[in-house]
Amino acid sequence: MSILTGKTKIMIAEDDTNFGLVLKDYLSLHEYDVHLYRDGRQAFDKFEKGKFNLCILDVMMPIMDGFALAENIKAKDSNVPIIFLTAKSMKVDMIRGFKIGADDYITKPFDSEILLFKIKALLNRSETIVKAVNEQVEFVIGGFKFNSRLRTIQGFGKEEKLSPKEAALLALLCVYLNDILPREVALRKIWNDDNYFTARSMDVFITKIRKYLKDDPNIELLNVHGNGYRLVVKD
Amino acid sequence: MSILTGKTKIMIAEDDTNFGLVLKDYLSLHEYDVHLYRDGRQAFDKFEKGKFNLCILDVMMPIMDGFALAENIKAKDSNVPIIFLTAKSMKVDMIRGFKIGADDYITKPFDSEILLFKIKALLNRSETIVKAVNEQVEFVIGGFKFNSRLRTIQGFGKEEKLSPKEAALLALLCVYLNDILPREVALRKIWNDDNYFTARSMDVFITKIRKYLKDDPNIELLNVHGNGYRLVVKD
DNA sequence: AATCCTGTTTAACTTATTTTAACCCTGTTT
DNA sequence: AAACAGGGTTAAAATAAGTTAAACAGGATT
Repeated sequence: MSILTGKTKIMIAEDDTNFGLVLKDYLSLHEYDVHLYRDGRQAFDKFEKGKFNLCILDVMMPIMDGFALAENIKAKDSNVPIIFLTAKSMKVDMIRGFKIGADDYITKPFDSEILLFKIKALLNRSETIVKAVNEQVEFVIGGFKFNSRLRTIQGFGKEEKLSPKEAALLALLCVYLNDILPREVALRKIWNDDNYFTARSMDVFITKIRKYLKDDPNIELLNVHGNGYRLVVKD
Repeated sequence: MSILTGKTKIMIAEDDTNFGLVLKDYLSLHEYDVHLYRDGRQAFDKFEKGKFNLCILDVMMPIMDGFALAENIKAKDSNVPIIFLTAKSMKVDMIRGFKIGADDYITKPFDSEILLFKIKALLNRSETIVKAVNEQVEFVIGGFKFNSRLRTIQGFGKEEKLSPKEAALLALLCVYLNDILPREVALRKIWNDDNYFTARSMDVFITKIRKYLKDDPNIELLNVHGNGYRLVVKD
């Protein structure tokens, strides 16, 4: 847990008061310190003061919509995980959210278990990323040991040095191990931008990382078409 | 270590009273003598009086920000370890902090375990550096024995004398053994400045140190591109 | 005054890193 | 199956960073 105050602090920005209160109560029951705001402007004012560990933002809100709010939040603290709530399951919306820096999205109405699961996964990821950057974190990837701080990978009788971007991307893949790392998330976090050129650049780095890992036949760095990459370790 | 309490004395400069108090309580629980100040001016006044072993400074504060405070503190006592707290994870900030003389930084929100870990590591390093300069400390580097005070290195049937800067740099590398000594930290501590020319000058000294150590094939003085140097001893 | 020691500066050179471009392949959609 | 967007791989270009030798300067030593 990344806070010193005990409970994990969650912000909900949702203009539908009914729905918002139900959500707030549900999450409060699961030991979260939940704060509900009715529009983007209000939510952003509060965000600047309180230290939130996670934000759940409705895409459609008056005054400042979820996308605009997310952009402002990411500008203040680019590490806070953000989950978008969207009524439509339209793919366009999800992609736009990811480009802005969303870490996940969920469509209304939703399964409350799934939301809890996503919250846990996101908080865990956010924590692992913080550790990977600050501490001496060693990721074990099949027969390799990868140190994200020293930017070294050793295994199969050799040790190699990784460049900063190579190391950052591999660390992200490790955080999402066996799960999909969405392209947009990686581009946002490492390149701070998501356009045609940074995307092609990322492809080049994927190839490089595949080369570093090629000695272990149990490791695969799979592409999920139109979505992202998945680092899979068989056992 | 404080003479009266026997405890290590830590200064926190943080304008967010809420966050500051929580942090203070948390560190107090871990046997530190913690003093909290709300702005840079107040913190600096107190620094001049009490002997602090470590300072944790928020970058963004009213009246005097963390960077300005750090500069004043370093001018008074260049050996006190400083940790910067920064909300943004922006690399620019970290680099600026290092250039001013930070020994480490941590981005908010952070894992409290990581902070404790960093405090311990820094206090340990700071102590070793003081000893290396004032006392007779012998560092063992592979097959060599290096005395930082006498500035001698012996091994493989010969003894050589090091110049003051050579010895200072090697001592720093020893303190950070197997870990990265960031360029900025070395430049700040030894050259008291960080610009293009002192950086090139440091590179020259790295070459000189490599020559002193070349007889032992288990010793490597590795560059970590864009970051610093790592003295690695294989065994 | 000549010499040595130390550290600084310069500059030519080498290597690392990232971006861009080219060309080809693979799923997806109509 | 044709058209197209997304992805894979490699090489080249562009930039950034690090290495090294050698010339230089200033103070200390002989």
